[in-house]
Amino acid sequence: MKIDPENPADLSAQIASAIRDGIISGALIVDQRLPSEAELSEQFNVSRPTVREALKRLAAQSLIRTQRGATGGAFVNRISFEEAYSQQITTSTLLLSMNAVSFETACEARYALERACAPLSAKRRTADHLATMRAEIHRQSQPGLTDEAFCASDVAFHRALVDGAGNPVMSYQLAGAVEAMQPLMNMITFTARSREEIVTLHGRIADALEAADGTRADAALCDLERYTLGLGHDVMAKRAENRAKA
Amino acid sequence: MKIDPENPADLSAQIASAIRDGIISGALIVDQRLPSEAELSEQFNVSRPTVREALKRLAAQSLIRTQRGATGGAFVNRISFEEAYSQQITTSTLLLSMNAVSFETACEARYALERACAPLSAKRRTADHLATMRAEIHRQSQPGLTDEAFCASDVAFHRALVDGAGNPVMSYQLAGAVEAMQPLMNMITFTARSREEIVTLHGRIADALEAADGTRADAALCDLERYTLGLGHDVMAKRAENRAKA
DNA sequence: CAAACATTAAATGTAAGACATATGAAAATT
DNA sequence: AATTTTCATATGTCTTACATTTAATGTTTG
Repeated sequence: MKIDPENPADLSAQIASAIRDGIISGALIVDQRLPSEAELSEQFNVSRPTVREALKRLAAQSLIRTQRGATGGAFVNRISFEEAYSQQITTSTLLLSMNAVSFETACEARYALERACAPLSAKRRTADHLATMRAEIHRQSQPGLTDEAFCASDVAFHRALVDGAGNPVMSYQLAGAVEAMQPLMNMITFTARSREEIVTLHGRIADALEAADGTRADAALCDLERYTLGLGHDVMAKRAENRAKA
Repeated sequence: MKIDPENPADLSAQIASAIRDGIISGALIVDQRLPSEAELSEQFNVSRPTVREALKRLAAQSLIRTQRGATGGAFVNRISFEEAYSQQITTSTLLLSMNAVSFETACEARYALERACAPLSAKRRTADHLATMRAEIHRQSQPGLTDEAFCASDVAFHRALVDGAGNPVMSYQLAGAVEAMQPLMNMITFTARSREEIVTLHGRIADALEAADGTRADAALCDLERYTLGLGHDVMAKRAENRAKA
Protein backbone atom coordinates (compact mmCIF):
# COMPACT_ATOMS: atom_id res chain seq x y z
CA MET A 1 0.00 0.00 0.00
CA LYS A 2 2.76 2.39 0.87
CA ILE A 3 4.34 2.73 -2.53
CA ASP A 4 4.42 5.68 -4.83
CA PRO A 5 5.64 5.84 -8.42
CA GLU A 6 8.22 8.32 -9.58
CA ASN A 7 5.53 10.25 -11.37
CA PRO A 8 5.97 13.69 -9.84
CA ALA A 9 2.45 14.82 -10.70
CA ASP A 10 -0.25 15.14 -8.11
CA LEU A 11 1.61 13.52 -5.28
CA SER A 12 -1.13 14.38 -2.82
CA ALA A 13 -3.71 12.70 -5.03
CA GLN A 14 -1.57 9.58 -5.25
CA ILE A 15 -1.10 9.43 -1.50
CA ALA A 16 -4.80 9.95 -0.92
CA SER A 17 -5.50 7.19 -3.40
CA ALA A 18 -3.09 4.80 -1.69
CA ILE A 19 -4.66 5.37 1.70
CA ARG A 20 -8.15 5.18 0.26
CA ASP A 21 -7.33 1.81 -1.28
CA GLY A 22 -6.09 0.66 2.08
CA ILE A 23 -9.39 1.59 3.67
CA ILE A 24 -11.54 0.06 0.95
CA SER A 25 -9.54 -3.17 0.88
CA GLY A 26 -9.86 -3.47 4.61
CA ALA A 27 -6.15 -3.18 5.34
CA LEU A 28 -7.03 -0.21 7.51
CA ILE A 29 -9.73 -0.91 10.05
CA VAL A 30 -12.31 1.52 11.36
CA ASP A 31 -11.03 3.70 14.19
CA GLN A 32 -7.46 2.68 13.45
CA ARG A 33 -5.05 5.54 13.75
CA LEU A 34 -2.96 6.45 10.73
CA PRO A 35 0.70 7.33 11.24
CA SER A 36 1.24 10.96 12.16
CA GLU A 37 1.69 13.49 9.39
CA ALA A 38 5.40 13.59 10.08
CA GLU A 39 5.69 9.83 9.81
CA LEU A 40 3.62 9.70 6.66
CA SER A 41 5.73 12.38 5.04
CA GLU A 42 8.79 10.28 5.81
CA GLN A 43 7.22 7.08 4.51
CA PHE A 44 6.15 8.66 1.24
CA ASN A 45 9.19 10.90 0.98
CA VAL A 46 7.18 14.07 0.66
CA SER A 47 6.73 17.14 2.77
CA ARG A 48 4.15 17.54 5.46
CA PRO A 49 1.93 20.01 3.54
CA THR A 50 1.67 17.47 0.74
CA VAL A 51 0.59 14.80 3.19
CA ARG A 52 -1.89 17.23 4.67
CA GLU A 53 -3.44 17.92 1.29
CA ALA A 54 -3.89 14.20 0.84
CA LEU A 55 -5.51 13.86 4.25
CA LYS A 56 -7.86 16.73 3.53
CA ARG A 57 -9.00 14.97 0.38
CA LEU A 58 -9.88 11.90 2.43
CA ALA A 59 -11.55 14.00 5.09
CA ALA A 60 -13.75 15.55 2.42
CA GLN A 61 -15.07 12.09 1.64
CA SER A 62 -15.55 11.34 5.35
CA LEU A 63 -13.04 8.50 5.03
CA ILE A 64 -10.98 9.84 7.91
CA ARG A 65 -11.46 12.21 10.81
CA THR A 66 -8.70 14.13 12.54
CA GLN A 67 -8.21 14.96 16.15
CA ARG A 68 -5.81 17.44 17.63
CA GLY A 69 -3.81 17.07 20.77
CA ALA A 70 -1.46 14.57 22.31
CA THR A 71 -3.32 11.41 21.36
CA GLY A 72 -4.60 13.00 18.19
CA GLY A 73 -4.06 12.11 14.60
CA ALA A 74 -6.02 10.86 11.63
CA PHE A 75 -8.39 7.96 12.22
CA VAL A 76 -10.24 5.79 9.79
CA ASN A 77 -13.80 6.97 10.04
CA ARG A 78 -16.87 4.81 10.23
CA ILE A 79 -18.92 6.51 7.59
CA SER A 80 -22.34 7.11 9.07
CA PHE A 81 -25.58 6.95 7.17
CA GLU A 82 -26.04 10.64 7.93
CA GLU A 83 -22.77 11.60 6.27
CA ALA A 84 -23.45 9.31 3.35
CA TYR A 85 -26.89 10.93 2.97
CA SER A 86 -25.54 14.42 2.72
CA GLN A 87 -22.79 13.46 0.29
CA GLN A 88 -25.33 11.67 -1.84
CA ILE A 89 -27.55 14.71 -1.83
CA THR A 90 -24.89 17.23 -2.83
CA THR A 91 -23.57 14.99 -5.56
CA SER A 92 -27.03 14.23 -6.91
CA THR A 93 -28.12 17.85 -6.78
CA LEU A 94 -25.06 19.07 -8.63
CA LEU A 95 -25.23 16.27 -11.13
CA LEU A 96 -28.78 17.21 -12.03
CA SER A 97 -28.26 20.94 -12.11
CA MET A 98 -25.07 20.78 -14.14
CA ASN A 99 -26.03 18.27 -16.77
CA ALA A 100 -29.27 19.61 -18.14
CA VAL A 101 -31.28 16.64 -16.95
CA SER A 102 -34.85 17.09 -18.09
CA PHE A 103 -37.67 17.39 -15.63
CA GLU A 104 -39.21 14.24 -17.09
CA THR A 105 -36.10 12.14 -16.61
CA ALA A 106 -35.58 13.21 -13.03
CA CYS A 107 -39.25 12.82 -12.24
CA GLU A 108 -39.41 9.36 -13.75
CA ALA A 109 -36.39 8.20 -11.78
CA ARG A 110 -37.66 9.62 -8.55
CA TYR A 111 -41.10 8.10 -8.72
CA ALA A 112 -39.90 4.77 -10.07
CA LEU A 113 -37.58 4.42 -7.10
CA GLU A 114 -40.11 5.74 -4.65
CA ARG A 115 -42.72 3.31 -5.85
CA ALA A 116 -40.22 0.57 -5.08
CA CYS A 117 -40.49 1.63 -1.45
CA ALA A 118 -44.26 1.70 -1.37
CA PRO A 119 -44.99 -2.01 -0.79
CA LEU A 120 -42.30 -2.26 1.89
CA SER A 121 -43.50 0.91 3.54
CA ALA A 122 -47.06 -0.39 3.54
CA LYS A 123 -45.86 -3.42 5.45
CA ARG A 124 -43.51 -1.77 7.91
CA ARG A 125 -44.31 1.89 8.41
CA THR A 126 -44.65 2.74 12.10
CA ALA A 127 -47.15 5.08 13.70
CA ASP A 128 -44.34 7.61 13.78
CA HIS A 129 -43.95 7.61 10.03
CA LEU A 130 -47.68 8.02 9.55
CA ALA A 131 -47.77 10.85 12.06
CA THR A 132 -44.99 12.66 10.21
CA MET A 133 -46.80 12.26 6.93
CA ARG A 134 -50.08 13.53 8.36
CA ALA A 135 -48.31 16.49 9.94
CA GLU A 136 -46.66 17.43 6.64
CA ILE A 137 -49.96 17.08 4.81
CA HIS A 138 -51.51 19.43 7.33
CA ARG A 139 -48.72 21.94 6.85
CA GLN A 140 -49.11 21.74 3.11
CA SER A 141 -52.73 22.75 3.38
CA GLN A 142 -51.91 25.97 5.26
CA PRO A 143 -52.66 28.89 2.97
CA GLY A 144 -49.80 31.24 3.88
CA LEU A 145 -47.07 28.79 2.91
CA THR A 146 -44.40 29.93 0.46
CA ASP A 147 -43.61 27.75 -2.52
CA GLU A 148 -40.22 26.87 -1.06
CA ALA A 149 -41.74 25.82 2.25
CA PHE A 150 -44.31 23.79 0.39
CA CYS A 151 -41.56 21.98 -1.51
CA ALA A 152 -39.58 21.39 1.67
CA SER A 153 -42.64 19.89 3.30
CA ASP A 154 -43.15 17.77 0.21
CA VAL A 155 -39.64 16.40 0.58
CA ALA A 156 -40.23 15.68 4.26
CA PHE A 157 -43.42 13.81 3.39
CA HIS A 158 -41.70 11.66 0.83
CA ARG A 159 -38.79 10.97 3.12
CA ALA A 160 -41.17 9.67 5.73
CA LEU A 161 -42.67 7.42 3.08
CA VAL A 162 -39.23 6.10 2.14
CA ASP A 163 -38.07 5.71 5.72
CA GLY A 164 -41.23 3.77 6.39
CA ALA A 165 -39.77 0.93 4.35
CA GLY A 166 -37.48 0.33 7.31
CA ASN A 167 -34.49 -0.29 5.09
CA PRO A 168 -31.66 2.17 5.77
CA VAL A 169 -29.92 1.27 2.52
CA MET A 170 -33.00 2.26 0.56
CA SER A 171 -33.36 5.46 2.58
CA TYR A 172 -29.79 6.28 1.70
CA GLN A 173 -30.21 5.58 -1.98
CA LEU A 174 -33.47 7.46 -2.16
CA ALA A 175 -32.15 10.50 -0.32
CA GLY A 176 -30.41 11.61 -3.49
CA ALA A 177 -33.35 10.95 -5.77
CA VAL A 178 -35.84 12.80 -3.57
CA GLU A 179 -33.78 15.76 -2.43
CA ALA A 180 -32.08 16.42 -5.73
CA MET A 181 -35.49 17.02 -7.26
CA GLN A 182 -36.17 19.92 -4.94
CA PRO A 183 -34.37 22.60 -7.00
CA LEU A 184 -36.37 21.50 -10.02
CA MET A 185 -39.58 21.52 -8.02
CA ASN A 186 -38.77 24.94 -6.60
CA MET A 187 -39.11 26.37 -10.08
CA ILE A 188 -42.79 25.54 -10.04
CA THR A 189 -45.28 28.12 -8.85
CA PHE A 190 -47.96 26.19 -7.01
CA THR A 191 -51.44 27.56 -7.39
CA ALA A 192 -54.04 27.03 -4.69
CA ARG A 193 -55.68 24.51 -6.98
CA SER A 194 -52.54 22.47 -7.57
CA ARG A 195 -51.69 22.44 -3.88
CA GLU A 196 -55.12 21.14 -3.12
CA GLU A 197 -54.67 18.37 -5.65
CA ILE A 198 -51.27 17.39 -4.28
CA VAL A 199 -52.54 17.39 -0.70
CA THR A 200 -55.37 15.09 -1.78
CA LEU A 201 -52.93 12.71 -3.43
CA HIS A 202 -50.67 12.77 -0.39
CA GLY A 203 -53.71 11.93 1.69
CA ARG A 204 -54.48 8.95 -0.54
CA ILE A 205 -50.90 7.73 -0.14
CA ALA A 206 -51.03 8.05 3.63
CA ASP A 207 -54.39 6.29 3.76
CA ALA A 208 -53.06 3.43 1.67
CA LEU A 209 -50.00 3.03 3.86
CA GLU A 210 -52.12 3.17 6.97
CA ALA A 211 -54.28 0.38 5.53
CA ALA A 212 -51.08 -1.52 4.65
CA ASP A 213 -52.23 -1.53 1.05
CA GLY A 214 -49.12 -1.35 -1.11
CA THR A 215 -51.00 -1.58 -4.37
CA ARG A 216 -53.18 1.41 -3.59
CA ALA A 217 -50.14 3.38 -2.46
CA ASP A 218 -48.46 2.55 -5.73
CA ALA A 219 -51.46 3.71 -7.70
CA ALA A 220 -51.60 6.98 -5.80
CA LEU A 221 -47.90 7.53 -6.44
CA CYS A 222 -48.50 6.94 -10.14
CA ASP A 223 -51.22 9.56 -10.13
CA LEU A 224 -48.96 11.95 -8.26
CA GLU A 225 -46.22 11.39 -10.79
CA ARG A 226 -48.57 12.12 -13.66
CA TYR A 227 -49.84 15.25 -11.98
CA THR A 228 -46.35 16.50 -11.09
CA LEU A 229 -45.22 15.88 -14.63
CA GLY A 230 -48.16 17.91 -15.90
CA LEU A 231 -47.29 20.81 -13.62
CA GLY A 232 -43.72 20.68 -14.83
CA HIS A 233 -44.83 20.77 -18.43
CA ASP A 234 -47.01 23.80 -17.80
CA VAL A 235 -44.09 25.66 -16.27
CA MET A 236 -41.80 24.77 -19.15
CA ALA A 237 -44.43 25.81 -21.67
CA LYS A 238 -44.90 29.18 -19.97
CA ARG A 239 -41.16 29.70 -19.95
CA ALA A 240 -40.92 28.96 -23.65
CA GLU A 241 -43.76 31.42 -24.21
CA ASN A 242 -42.00 34.13 -22.24
CA ARG A 243 -38.80 33.52 -24.15
CA ALA A 244 -40.69 33.82 -27.42
CA LYS A 245 -42.14 37.18 -26.33
CA ALA A 246 -38.76 38.57 -25.35
CA MET B 1 -20.01 34.15 0.02
CA LYS B 2 -16.54 35.39 0.80
CA ILE B 3 -16.93 35.75 4.52
CA ASP B 4 -15.35 33.77 7.26
CA PRO B 5 -16.14 33.87 10.98
CA GLU B 6 -13.46 34.47 13.56
CA ASN B 7 -13.70 30.88 14.65
CA PRO B 8 -10.10 29.78 14.30
CA ALA B 9 -10.93 26.10 13.93
CA ASP B 10 -10.74 24.28 10.65
CA LEU B 11 -10.24 27.29 8.46
CA SER B 12 -9.71 25.13 5.40
CA ALA B 13 -13.01 23.37 6.00
CA GLN B 14 -14.79 26.71 6.31
CA ILE B 15 -13.27 28.00 3.12
CA ALA B 16 -14.14 24.82 1.29
CA SER B 17 -17.67 25.10 2.60
CA ALA B 18 -17.97 28.71 1.46
CA ILE B 19 -16.83 27.89 -2.05
CA ARG B 20 -18.99 24.78 -2.15
CA ASP B 21 -22.03 26.84 -1.22
CA GLY B 22 -21.18 29.21 -4.01
CA ILE B 23 -21.17 26.36 -6.48
CA ILE B 24 -24.35 24.77 -5.22
CA SER B 25 -26.22 28.05 -5.12
CA GLY B 26 -25.17 28.81 -8.65
CA ALA B 27 -23.12 31.88 -7.82
CA LEU B 28 -20.19 30.10 -9.42
CA ILE B 29 -20.90 28.81 -12.89
CA VAL B 30 -19.45 25.73 -14.50
CA ASP B 31 -16.03 26.31 -16.04
CA GLN B 32 -15.70 29.60 -14.23
CA ARG B 33 -12.22 30.21 -12.90
CA LEU B 34 -11.79 30.79 -9.20
CA PRO B 35 -9.35 33.47 -8.05
CA SER B 36 -5.77 32.25 -7.84
CA GLU B 37 -4.56 30.69 -4.62
CA ALA B 38 -2.67 33.84 -3.78
CA GLU B 39 -5.77 35.98 -4.29
CA LEU B 40 -7.94 33.62 -2.28
CA SER B 41 -5.49 33.60 0.58
CA GLU B 42 -5.66 37.39 0.60
CA GLN B 43 -9.45 37.45 0.43
CA PHE B 44 -9.86 35.00 3.28
CA ASN B 45 -6.88 36.32 5.21
CA VAL B 46 -5.21 32.94 5.45
CA SER B 47 -2.02 31.45 4.09
CA ARG B 48 -1.70 29.74 0.77
CA PRO B 49 -1.33 26.20 2.20
CA THR B 50 -4.63 26.66 4.00
CA VAL B 51 -6.30 27.70 0.79
CA ARG B 52 -4.75 24.74 -0.95
CA GLU B 53 -6.12 22.33 1.63
CA ALA B 54 -9.56 23.78 1.04
CA LEU B 55 -9.19 23.39 -2.72
CA LYS B 56 -8.06 19.79 -2.36
CA ARG B 57 -11.18 19.07 -0.37
CA LEU B 58 -13.30 20.37 -3.22
CA ALA B 59 -11.23 18.51 -5.78
CA ALA B 60 -11.87 15.28 -3.89
CA GLN B 61 -15.58 15.80 -4.49
CA SER B 62 -14.99 16.64 -8.14
CA LEU B 63 -16.42 20.10 -7.53
CA ILE B 64 -13.36 21.77 -9.02
CA ARG B 65 -10.47 20.82 -11.24
CA THR B 66 -7.08 22.48 -11.29
CA GLN B 67 -4.78 23.29 -14.12
CA ARG B 68 -1.19 24.38 -13.96
CA GLY B 69 0.49 26.96 -16.06
CA ALA B 70 -0.04 30.56 -17.08
CA THR B 71 -3.78 30.39 -17.68
CA GLY B 72 -4.19 27.74 -15.01
CA GLY B 73 -6.07 27.83 -11.79
CA ALA B 74 -9.05 26.18 -10.18
CA PHE B 75 -12.17 25.85 -12.29
CA VAL B 76 -15.69 24.88 -11.33
CA ASN B 77 -16.06 21.38 -12.67
CA ARG B 78 -19.06 20.01 -14.50
CA ILE B 79 -19.53 16.82 -12.55
CA SER B 80 -19.91 14.02 -15.04
CA PHE B 81 -22.12 11.00 -14.62
CA GLU B 82 -18.98 8.87 -14.66
CA GLU B 83 -17.44 10.70 -11.72
CA ALA B 84 -20.74 10.69 -9.86
CA TYR B 85 -20.98 6.93 -10.44
CA SER B 86 -17.62 6.17 -8.96
CA GLN B 87 -18.20 8.41 -5.96
CA GLN B 88 -21.54 6.76 -5.41
CA ILE B 89 -19.95 3.35 -5.56
CA THR B 90 -17.12 4.02 -3.12
CA THR B 91 -19.46 5.68 -0.65
CA SER B 92 -22.05 2.91 -0.90
CA THR B 93 -19.45 0.18 -0.64
CA LEU B 94 -17.86 1.66 2.44
CA LEU B 95 -21.20 2.42 4.01
CA LEU B 96 -22.24 -1.20 3.70
CA SER B 97 -18.95 -2.73 4.77
CA MET B 98 -18.52 -0.46 7.77
CA ASN B 99 -21.98 -0.52 9.22
CA ALA B 100 -22.73 -4.20 9.54
CA VAL B 101 -25.59 -4.01 7.08
CA SER B 102 -27.14 -7.45 6.86
CA PHE B 103 -27.15 -9.39 3.64
CA GLU B 104 -30.94 -9.36 3.72
CA THR B 105 -31.20 -5.59 3.99
CA ALA B 106 -28.75 -4.94 1.18
CA CYS B 107 -30.33 -7.60 -0.98
CA GLU B 108 -33.82 -6.27 -0.42
CA ALA B 109 -32.77 -2.73 -1.31
CA ARG B 110 -30.93 -3.81 -4.40
CA TYR B 111 -33.72 -5.91 -5.87
CA ALA B 112 -36.45 -3.49 -4.92
CA LEU B 113 -34.67 -0.75 -6.80
CA GLU B 114 -33.73 -2.99 -9.67
CA ARG B 115 -37.28 -4.15 -10.08
CA ALA B 116 -38.21 -0.49 -10.42
CA CYS B 117 -36.10 -0.47 -13.57
CA ALA B 118 -37.63 -3.60 -15.04
CA PRO B 119 -40.77 -2.14 -16.64
CA LEU B 120 -38.84 0.78 -18.11
CA SER B 121 -36.11 -1.50 -19.36
CA ALA B 122 -38.71 -3.78 -20.97
CA LYS B 123 -40.00 -0.79 -22.89
CA ARG B 124 -36.72 0.82 -23.88
CA ARG B 125 -33.84 -1.64 -23.84
CA THR B 126 -31.92 -1.54 -27.11
CA ALA B 127 -30.44 -4.48 -29.00
CA ASP B 128 -27.14 -3.46 -27.49
CA HIS B 129 -28.37 -3.95 -23.96
CA LEU B 130 -29.78 -7.34 -24.83
CA ALA B 131 -26.54 -8.37 -26.51
CA THR B 132 -24.56 -7.40 -23.43
CA MET B 133 -26.87 -9.38 -21.21
CA ARG B 134 -26.66 -12.44 -23.44
CA ALA B 135 -22.89 -12.19 -23.58
CA GLU B 136 -22.64 -12.02 -19.80
CA ILE B 137 -25.00 -14.97 -19.43
CA HIS B 138 -22.76 -16.92 -21.78
CA ARG B 139 -19.70 -16.02 -19.78
CA GLN B 140 -21.41 -17.05 -16.57
CA SER B 141 -22.00 -20.52 -17.97
CA GLN B 142 -18.30 -21.07 -18.65
CA PRO B 143 -17.05 -23.72 -16.22
CA GLY B 144 -13.56 -22.36 -15.49
CA LEU B 145 -14.76 -19.04 -14.13
CA THR B 146 -13.62 -17.96 -10.68
CA ASP B 147 -16.20 -16.81 -8.16
CA GLU B 148 -14.95 -13.25 -8.41
CA ALA B 149 -15.23 -13.23 -12.19
CA PHE B 150 -18.70 -14.72 -11.89
CA CYS B 151 -19.74 -11.93 -9.56
CA ALA B 152 -18.22 -9.29 -11.81
CA SER B 153 -20.13 -10.68 -14.74
CA ASP B 154 -23.25 -10.68 -12.60
CA VAL B 155 -22.76 -6.99 -11.92
CA ALA B 156 -22.25 -6.31 -15.63
CA PHE B 157 -25.45 -8.16 -16.43
CA HIS B 158 -27.47 -6.17 -13.95
CA ARG B 159 -25.96 -2.91 -15.07
CA ALA B 160 -27.07 -3.65 -18.60
CA LEU B 161 -30.54 -4.28 -17.24
CA VAL B 162 -30.53 -0.98 -15.39
CA ASP B 163 -29.03 0.97 -18.28
CA GLY B 164 -31.74 -0.50 -20.48
CA ALA B 165 -34.22 1.74 -18.72
CA GLY B 166 -32.65 4.59 -20.65
CA ASN B 167 -32.70 6.90 -17.67
CA PRO B 168 -29.23 8.12 -16.69
CA VAL B 169 -30.44 9.31 -13.31
CA MET B 170 -31.64 5.82 -12.47
CA SER B 171 -28.41 4.31 -13.74
CA TYR B 172 -26.55 6.63 -11.44
CA GLN B 173 -28.68 5.85 -8.42
CA LEU B 174 -28.57 2.13 -9.07
CA ALA B 175 -24.81 2.05 -9.57
CA GLY B 176 -24.35 2.23 -5.82
CA ALA B 177 -26.97 -0.34 -5.01
CA VAL B 178 -25.69 -2.88 -7.53
CA GLU B 179 -21.94 -2.47 -7.16
CA ALA B 180 -21.90 -2.11 -3.40
CA MET B 181 -23.43 -5.59 -3.17
CA GLN B 182 -20.43 -7.14 -4.88
CA PRO B 183 -18.22 -7.48 -1.78
CA LEU B 184 -21.10 -9.22 -0.03
CA MET B 185 -21.69 -11.46 -3.04
CA ASN B 186 -18.00 -12.24 -3.28
CA MET B 187 -18.23 -14.02 0.05
CA ILE B 188 -20.46 -16.61 -1.54
CA THR B 189 -18.93 -19.75 -2.99
CA PHE B 190 -20.98 -20.57 -6.04
CA THR B 191 -21.47 -24.25 -6.71
CA ALA B 192 -22.00 -25.53 -10.22
CA ARG B 193 -25.63 -26.09 -9.30
CA SER B 194 -26.20 -22.55 -8.06
CA ARG B 195 -24.50 -21.04 -11.08
CA GLU B 196 -26.75 -23.04 -13.32
CA GLU B 197 -29.79 -21.79 -11.45
CA ILE B 198 -28.67 -18.18 -11.64
CA VAL B 199 -27.89 -18.44 -15.32
CA THR B 200 -31.36 -19.83 -15.91
CA LEU B 201 -32.93 -16.93 -14.02
CA HIS B 202 -30.80 -14.44 -15.93
CA GLY B 203 -32.03 -16.07 -19.11
CA ARG B 204 -35.62 -15.62 -18.01
CA ILE B 205 -34.98 -11.95 -17.33
CA ALA B 206 -33.35 -11.40 -20.71
CA ASP B 207 -36.18 -13.24 -22.44
CA ALA B 208 -38.78 -11.13 -20.68
CA LEU B 209 -37.00 -7.90 -21.60
CA GLU B 210 -36.63 -9.06 -25.18
CA ALA B 211 -40.37 -9.72 -25.26
CA ALA B 212 -40.93 -6.27 -23.69
CA ASP B 213 -42.77 -7.99 -20.88
CA GLY B 214 -42.09 -5.98 -17.74
CA THR B 215 -44.30 -8.12 -15.54
CA ARG B 216 -42.44 -11.30 -16.40
CA ALA B 217 -39.11 -9.58 -15.87
CA ASP B 218 -40.30 -8.46 -12.48
CA ALA B 219 -41.33 -11.98 -11.57
CA ALA B 220 -37.98 -13.37 -12.64
CA LEU B 221 -36.20 -10.73 -10.56
CA CYS B 222 -38.31 -11.72 -7.57
CA ASP B 223 -37.28 -15.33 -8.03
CA LEU B 224 -33.67 -14.31 -8.37
CA GLU B 225 -33.91 -12.29 -5.18
CA ARG B 226 -35.35 -15.23 -3.31
CA TYR B 227 -32.66 -17.55 -4.63
CA THR B 228 -29.84 -15.12 -3.86
CA LEU B 229 -31.19 -14.64 -0.37
CA GLY B 230 -31.19 -18.39 0.11
CA LEU B 231 -27.58 -18.67 -1.00
CA GLY B 232 -26.65 -15.91 1.40
CA HIS B 233 -28.37 -17.67 4.26
CA ASP B 234 -26.54 -20.91 3.53
CA VAL B 235 -23.21 -19.10 3.63
CA MET B 236 -24.03 -17.39 6.90
CA ALA B 237 -25.20 -20.66 8.41
CA LYS B 238 -21.99 -22.42 7.41
CA ARG B 239 -19.95 -19.59 8.89
CA ALA B 240 -21.82 -19.81 12.16
CA GLU B 241 -21.18 -23.56 12.13
CA ASN B 242 -17.48 -23.08 11.58
CA ARG B 243 -17.33 -20.54 14.36
CA ALA B 244 -19.06 -22.98 16.68
CA LYS B 245 -16.48 -25.65 15.84
CA ALA B 246 -13.53 -23.38 16.54
C1' DC C 1 -2.41 10.03 50.93
C1' DA C 2 -5.24 12.20 47.67
C1' DA C 3 -6.79 15.90 44.98
C1' DA C 4 -6.03 20.02 42.58
C1' DC C 5 -2.88 22.36 39.82
C1' DA C 6 1.00 23.22 36.73
C1' DT C 7 4.15 21.36 33.28
C1' DT C 8 5.33 18.98 29.30
C1' DA C 9 5.22 16.43 25.08
C1' DA C 10 3.02 15.10 20.90
C1' DA C 11 0.10 15.98 17.48
C1' DT C 12 -2.56 18.84 14.29
C1' DG C 13 -3.50 23.73 12.50
C1' DT C 14 -1.54 27.73 10.37
C1' DA C 15 1.92 30.94 8.39
C1' DA C 16 5.71 32.58 5.41
C1' DG C 17 9.04 32.20 1.97
C1' DA C 18 11.34 29.82 -1.54
C1' DC C 19 12.03 27.01 -5.55
C1' DA C 20 10.35 23.82 -9.30
C1' DT C 21 7.51 23.17 -13.13
C1' DA C 22 4.01 23.63 -16.51
C1' DT C 23 1.89 26.49 -19.94
C1' DG C 24 0.07 30.02 -22.69
C1' DA C 25 1.17 34.46 -24.66
C1' DA C 26 4.08 37.88 -26.20
C1' DA C 27 8.49 39.10 -28.17
C1' DA C 28 12.38 38.18 -30.95
C1' DT C 29 14.52 35.92 -34.70
C1' DT C 30 14.98 33.70 -39.03
C1' DA D 1 5.02 35.09 -42.09
C1' DA D 2 6.34 31.31 -39.50
C1' DT D 3 9.12 29.66 -35.98
C1' DT D 4 11.62 29.94 -31.97
C1' DT D 5 12.71 32.08 -27.67
C1' DT D 6 11.62 34.39 -23.70
C1' DC D 7 8.78 35.51 -20.00
C1' DA D 8 5.08 36.01 -16.80
C1' DT D 9 1.79 33.48 -14.15
C1' DA D 10 -0.09 29.93 -11.57
C1' DT D 11 0.00 25.55 -9.46
C1' DG D 12 2.98 21.85 -7.09
C1' DT D 13 6.22 21.06 -3.58
C1' DC D 14 9.64 21.78 0.20
C1' DT D 15 11.43 23.88 4.40
C1' DT D 16 11.01 26.00 8.62
C1' DA D 17 8.67 28.04 12.12
C1' DC D 18 5.11 29.00 15.38
C1' DA D 19 0.30 28.40 17.47
C1' DT D 20 -3.01 25.49 19.60
C1' DT D 21 -5.09 21.54 21.48
C1' DT D 22 -5.05 17.70 24.48
C1' DA D 23 -3.73 14.02 27.37
C1' DA D 24 -0.31 12.29 30.29
C1' DT D 25 2.98 13.35 33.69
C1' DG D 26 4.82 15.64 37.56
C1' DT D 27 4.29 18.75 41.47
C1' DT D 28 2.35 20.96 45.10
C1' DT D 29 -0.88 21.42 48.71
C1' DG D 30 -4.77 20.32 51.87
